[in-house]
Amino acid sequence: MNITDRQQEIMDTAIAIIAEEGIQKLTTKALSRRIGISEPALYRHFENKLAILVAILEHFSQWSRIVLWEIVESDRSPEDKIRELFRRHAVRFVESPATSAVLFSEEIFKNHPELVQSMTGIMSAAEGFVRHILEEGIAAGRLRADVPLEHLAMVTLGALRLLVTRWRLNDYGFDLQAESDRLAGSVVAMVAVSP
Amino acid sequence: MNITDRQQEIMDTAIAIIAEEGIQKLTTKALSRRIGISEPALYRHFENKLAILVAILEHFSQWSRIVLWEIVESDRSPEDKIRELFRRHAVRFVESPATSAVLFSEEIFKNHPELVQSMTGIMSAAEGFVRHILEEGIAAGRLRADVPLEHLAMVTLGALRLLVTRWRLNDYGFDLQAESDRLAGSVVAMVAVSP
DNA sequence: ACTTGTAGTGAGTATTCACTAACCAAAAGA
DNA sequence: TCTTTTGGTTAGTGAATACTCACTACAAGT
Repeated sequence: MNITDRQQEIMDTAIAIIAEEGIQKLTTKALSRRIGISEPALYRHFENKLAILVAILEHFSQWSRIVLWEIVESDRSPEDKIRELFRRHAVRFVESPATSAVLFSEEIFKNHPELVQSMTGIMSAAEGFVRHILEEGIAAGRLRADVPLEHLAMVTLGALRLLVTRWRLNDYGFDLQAESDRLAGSVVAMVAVSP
Repeated sequence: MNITDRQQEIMDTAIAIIAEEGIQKLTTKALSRRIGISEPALYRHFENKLAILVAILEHFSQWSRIVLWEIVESDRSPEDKIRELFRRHAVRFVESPATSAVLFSEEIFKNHPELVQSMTGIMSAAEGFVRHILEEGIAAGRLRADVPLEHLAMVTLGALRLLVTRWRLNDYGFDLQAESDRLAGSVVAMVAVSP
């Protein structure tokens, strides 16, 4: 079941609408109009509206898994892996700001349990990878062992999420990549053992 | 313009609906039905639906200001103030879980700029108070000065937000107060100067 | 006693929602 | 060449949406 060009176009447009106007404005009318086709034409490519959202989340889920896997498997130091985690996310969000509106705001899918599950799946996968990185760092004696692993992960991911959320609420109005690098440095400093 | 009992009931019910079913299910029909009055009766107490949401945010804004002010003004140590910040929020959310769904998910109001502004106002007020606490701690030499103040604030608030978000997505299924206390301890450890 | 304000009602309104039926042109396969 | 598949159209559907209308029971003032 490969994704056709038209399906990708529909997904991209849907993401753009969510990012710019919120999920409530994602209607079949708005979506078809923006693409330049009729409403029924959408149903030639997706069974229903929910299927579009499911496809979008599946798409993000795959991206997330690939990126995190690459970072974990690389032969960087744990500290560098954390910095890379921030960097890769920032690059992606700057390339496609709409992405951040979907990936970091689980609320928007609240109405359908199917989507909530998909979203929590993405979140806990990310958590798992980050824990893995941190565990490695603790074992190597480079990251602090005086606070629970889960809290290291929560601080790391919480900071990244909050920065991105701010960026979005700020209408993408500052240099996310630069800010993300700076924040990553600080997070690493706080997560590492004191020198 | 004091809030009447009925207005408060409408606001509380609206918050409950948002928490349980998401903002999309907050309809005049669902709201009136749950209270046990007719739809038109709502309009005896609020001009329109938007006015209900505005009143809710105003309510949160006041609570937030009062709590943060009390913490800042108390004569605790900076570390204790941070712990207190976590504790007070946890207490509030446990008392009224619905609260967290509104206070920590700015996305849900995206459709109306008026509400977004109100929300960002609440957020940046909180940020300001937390910065104040941290600044105090740095000046006293108790909190680390090797990372920028704004990053200390981002890590602190980001961790708190993420914990609460998890709790909510987890259907309020763990002891937030206990977890929040534990997390606060770790955050303080990471934000404080190494002993 | 009479007037007025409050808080409610049932029955609508126009509009929007996701989605369907029926049809059509053109490309692809046989 | 004939038939099927693909991707599109116009014109609808019933249900849901926020909100209004005309009306009423009733309590409070004066």
